[in-house]
Amino acid sequence: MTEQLRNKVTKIHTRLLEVYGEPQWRVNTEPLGELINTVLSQNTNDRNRDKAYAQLRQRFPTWEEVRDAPAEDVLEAIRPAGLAPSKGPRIQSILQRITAERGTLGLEFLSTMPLEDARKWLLSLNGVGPKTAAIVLLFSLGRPAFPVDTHIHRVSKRLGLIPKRTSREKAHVLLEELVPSAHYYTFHINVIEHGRAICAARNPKCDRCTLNDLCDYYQEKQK
DNA sequence: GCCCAGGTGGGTA
DNA sequence: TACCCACATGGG
Repeated sequence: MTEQLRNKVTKIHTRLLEVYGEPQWRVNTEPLGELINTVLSQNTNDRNRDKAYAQLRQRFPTWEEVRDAPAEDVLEAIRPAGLAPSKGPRIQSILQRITAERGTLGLEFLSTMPLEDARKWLLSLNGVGPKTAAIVLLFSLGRPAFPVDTHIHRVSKRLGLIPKRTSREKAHVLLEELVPSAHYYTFHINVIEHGRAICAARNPKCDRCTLNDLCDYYQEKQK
């Protein structure tokens, strides 16, 4: 069964590459910046996240300044991202925690830890769940973690890669076993790209979903 | 006005 | 474990 699913993943991966191509590796930042950026991105859109992150960096050029700033000032800077009253204190508490534990503000130490230890450490931070931890590990540290966001979760279920009832947390575990780690990044980016197409396809008027042979939703619609 | 966007944590059964 | 909900902003 698992072997069948792996074959299916390979087929989907290949098809996604045909349709969406090889994504460019996101130019990024040191892991701490990636972490803060990802916290800001939670349950918001890219534009609002970018605006909040830019305002935060402009107002407080160093992480030390963010850490030591009055809570209200941080909150004001990141307001465009939404959920600021939650995200502001979480960001500051993350910075304080790193300072207390490491003496210096950076996450480079995670790159030499065993993967699961690094993941556990990230998950122990308030405001960091499985998705945020995986983003930092994969995008910024180049480690084999597979981030499951709302699109990946929905599309994976729809394509039958994971059972319909699978929680997002469980989906991380299942998909990390199913997808070859060398393809994590490309698969992640392209499934999201496809997920956006499917989102649009939920609108009956939309004809942008081009993966007819892979999309259960689309197939059901054809019947 | 209404809906949604690349989640997380807390509460309940 | 598995769901449910609050949390806030900006753009279509």
